[in-house]
Amino acid sequence: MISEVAGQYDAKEVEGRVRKFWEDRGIYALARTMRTGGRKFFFVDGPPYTTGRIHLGTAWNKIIKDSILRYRSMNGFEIKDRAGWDMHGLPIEVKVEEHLGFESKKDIETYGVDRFIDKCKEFALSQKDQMTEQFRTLGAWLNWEDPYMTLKDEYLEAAWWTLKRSDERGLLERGFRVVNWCPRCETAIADAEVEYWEETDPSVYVKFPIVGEEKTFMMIWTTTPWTIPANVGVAVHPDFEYSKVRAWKDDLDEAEILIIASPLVESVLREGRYKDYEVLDRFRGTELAGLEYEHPLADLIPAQREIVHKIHLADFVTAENTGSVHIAPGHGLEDFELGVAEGMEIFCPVGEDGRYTKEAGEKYAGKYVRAANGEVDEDLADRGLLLAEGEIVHRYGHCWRCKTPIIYIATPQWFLKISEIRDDMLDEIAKVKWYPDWAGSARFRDWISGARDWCISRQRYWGIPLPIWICRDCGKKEVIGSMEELRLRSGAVVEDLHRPAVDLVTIRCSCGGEMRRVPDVFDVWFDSAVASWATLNYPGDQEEIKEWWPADFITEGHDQTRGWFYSQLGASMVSFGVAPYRSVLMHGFTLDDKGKKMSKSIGNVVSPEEVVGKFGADTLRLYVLSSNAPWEDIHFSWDEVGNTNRMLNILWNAYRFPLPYMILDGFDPKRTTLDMVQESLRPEDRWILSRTNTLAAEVETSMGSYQLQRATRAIADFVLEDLSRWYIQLVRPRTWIETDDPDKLAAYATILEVMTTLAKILAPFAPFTAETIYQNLVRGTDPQALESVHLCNWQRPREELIDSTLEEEMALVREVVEAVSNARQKGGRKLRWPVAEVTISPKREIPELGGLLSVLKSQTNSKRVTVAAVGEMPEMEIALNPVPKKIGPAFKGEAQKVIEALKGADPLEARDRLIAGEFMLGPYAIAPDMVEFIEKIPENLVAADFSSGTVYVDVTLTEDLRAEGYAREIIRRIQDMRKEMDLRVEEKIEATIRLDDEVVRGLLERMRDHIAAEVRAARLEMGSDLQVRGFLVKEWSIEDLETTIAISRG
RNA sequence: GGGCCCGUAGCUUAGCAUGGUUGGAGCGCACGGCUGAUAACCGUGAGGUCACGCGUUCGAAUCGCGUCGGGCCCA
Repeated sequence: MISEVAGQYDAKEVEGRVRKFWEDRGIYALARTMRTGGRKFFFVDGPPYTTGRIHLGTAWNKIIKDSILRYRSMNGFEIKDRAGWDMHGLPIEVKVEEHLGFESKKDIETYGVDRFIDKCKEFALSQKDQMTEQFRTLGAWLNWEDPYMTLKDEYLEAAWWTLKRSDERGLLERGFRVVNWCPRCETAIADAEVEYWEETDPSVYVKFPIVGEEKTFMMIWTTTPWTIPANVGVAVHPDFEYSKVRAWKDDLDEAEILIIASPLVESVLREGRYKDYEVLDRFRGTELAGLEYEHPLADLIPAQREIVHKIHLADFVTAENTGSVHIAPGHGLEDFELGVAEGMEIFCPVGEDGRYTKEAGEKYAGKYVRAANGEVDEDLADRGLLLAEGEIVHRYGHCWRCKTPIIYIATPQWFLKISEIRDDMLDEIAKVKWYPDWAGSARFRDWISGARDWCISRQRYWGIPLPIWICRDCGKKEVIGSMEELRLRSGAVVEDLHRPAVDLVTIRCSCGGEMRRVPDVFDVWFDSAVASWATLNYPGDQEEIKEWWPADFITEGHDQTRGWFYSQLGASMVSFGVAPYRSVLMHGFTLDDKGKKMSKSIGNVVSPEEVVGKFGADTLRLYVLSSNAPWEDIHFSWDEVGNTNRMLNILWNAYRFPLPYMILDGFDPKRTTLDMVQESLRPEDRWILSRTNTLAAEVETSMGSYQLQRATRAIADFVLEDLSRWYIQLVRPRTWIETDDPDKLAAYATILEVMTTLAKILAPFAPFTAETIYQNLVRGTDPQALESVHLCNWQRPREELIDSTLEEEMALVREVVEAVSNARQKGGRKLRWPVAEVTISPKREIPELGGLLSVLKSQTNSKRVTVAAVGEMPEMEIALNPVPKKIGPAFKGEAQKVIEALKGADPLEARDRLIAGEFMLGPYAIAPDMVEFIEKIPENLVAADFSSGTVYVDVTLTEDLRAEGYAREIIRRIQDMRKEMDLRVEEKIEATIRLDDEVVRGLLERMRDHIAAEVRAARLEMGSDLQVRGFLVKEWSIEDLETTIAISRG
């Protein structure tokens, strides 16, 4: 049985009930297993980091995934969709450190690495559980029961295997490199982990004394004075022009000779507050190469006294500041590369904790570098080598987790040689299908083109240990690919591959020495990078990968261009040599209504829970899906969320409206199928069926290119425009028919077919609402039907039901109805009052409306609808206008009389005469140019335009029309009173109407039976001086007429 | 500083790949209608320098170049 649905759309109730149903009945698992054998669709979930709370962007991400997977599933695909969790790395270490009140790595060592690791694991797992629940609330169907987790041993093995493969292919390398370094976390961090924002730093101009030339200096500029102790060289651009200038302040004898790029001389001297200068020489940068200078702080730093400092050439030098760059190969990426190329010493007197080492000299040793900026400045000033100091606000990199400004230091690290396989990567991404196209062809391509070797080692604890063992005696390296391999090589059985247990495992080297694991762990980006095979339990399981890999589809936000899109590609290229995914949908970010990033500090963050709490998950889902193309950023708007909710509410009302009637009539869709009522279908029934199937086709097309916004907007338009505003209005009177009329049954069967199809179309996007409708309308009437709408096949558009001509005709009808209602408003005739005639006067060919004339009549409340031929209009009235400009010169003094006479003339006759060629008005001969004829719409007609013409509405009131109009006024008011009394639809009443106007009473008398029937009155009394008594008595004014109505239960 | 994307009514947006009759919607606002979906629903109206500038063209929201603003990524 179909159940009645009382009340408004209550998302919380609907969604809670549906979720329980899915869980109790294991619908998700059923949906997956029933598609076994279908075409395979391998989806890899980009694992969210286990932060504990999801935000709007994460919610959007999972909603996109869920909608696409539900759609795929309904289309018969066998889906692999393990949810994933990214659980290692610094963020969790930092959280646990905070929780334990730690400040440095030493605290962790003291506390015990094993206990620390346990805490991290525990923390990550609890965060995962919280987030799972939040995702489930959104209706996101992924395999939550058996997710892949980066902290599992199988997962660690996948990473190990990958590294072993890259080593076998010669792509793993140990290198001494300058890396981004977080001095707080005491670890290298990836480029992807550096966050840039504005920072105030010193801006200093320093004089480097040239060897053997008195008072002559090379000018450099830097924002990091702390790197000056590590200075080894200066770079100039080979093509720039440099000037040697003599500059002085007050005293010419105090003059100094400075070398500065020519265009920058004046600005540098201004910084140094010089009064005047003269140019001594000009030369190209190339001529400076090889020039020697003294380190400005050589007296403080013994090590610097051993180093020869020279000027070098480099293309990266820009014509800014002094046009010369101070080079500290131990503290800059370009510096390092230039240093290696030019054979400079890589001097790095800074330790992992960000403090100077003894190498920096006694004065600096032990000091934190960024805090030492001021001291370096002072020391330079003391030696007369500081030309100017100031401050600059610029973008500077920070550790993305602890927000500490990063430094660059040279350390030994492990690298994947991405630069060697860059071209292969570019070839591979060209084979991937990108949505939108530019995500791959422009954005990702650009990123790959600039990709450097990937530093995969981190000096931390909570991560996948690097499976690299090194012999202490001969230095030989061995990469272990699995737990089993480790056992075979070492004889040790390790319970958990994490640190610290794995650190204790030693291997016997072929040289007889002992091999120990390097203490590093993997960069956490490497974890998720191996997801596409780790989720298939490869290499532990060798079969799954053959069946599924590579991924058919992944989708993440555009920040993942440098993140997961890249890390996966890199890991896959070094191990398999091909891209790990076939298609990628890049989605946008959720911004606030102003288009600004949501951030806690601005306080403009909207959480998914907040939206779900107010409006429900289906509203949130439809909102994020329909608001933009997926690849554009969403400007979150509560107004639009409210709108989306309203649409669902209207859908809900449309869905529940016919139910009481169907129930009352005991309608059984199995006994009265659409096929059986074929003959009784009205044109509007065929129309809504056609529209429904056209909708299915539109959704299919849009989903083909992941245009989720088009799919969901088409659905919303259908619900609002076609279903609610039109079909429901048309079908209403038919549901009130009391007998077993075929017309009514046809309407029921149509509604049921439409709603059932709509539930299936809606299922991928608003799964809760769709399920609710399906359960009631389909399962409620057919217990044999599939248990859930999400088990159904996608509703392919039924071509035989699509009638595009009919759709065009109906579109025209709707336009005409709108125009008529416009005209009625102009003519002051409200819809409740019938009109005698509507004339459609098209200006171009319009579709035949034969079958839809009845719709037109009922919706315009008119007695007759006529369609005129193209260009034909109702007969117009003609008015005649004299033209004084012509009459004046012709008749002079008589002109006024002529004009008067013309005004009194019959326009029609005048026109006929003029056409005939002679028009005498008394004694006056009127020429054609003396008058003009104006066509006027007759008084009784009101006109309004529609796109292909004009409609004319005859608003003349006849007695019959007035009778009907008043009757409808009375009926409406009695209905209103019935409602007020809360009467059931089928209950009878007794009514008394007191009405003084005799004429109107006479009119109403003629409609007595009609009125009584409409309001279900067993007894209806009308008169002028009646005793008006009843359960409910109300006074009304209809137009300018006062009346009192009383009703009681009959 | 560089790459990519975006910028249309107060707000959210369609249209832009293939330039062509007065640039469509929804929300909000004003006025009106409907009243057996009713703490709903519908119509009409006002509201637009299509971010700005230059160019290509008979014709530009649409194509090109530049500027400004927003986003992501990089330096």
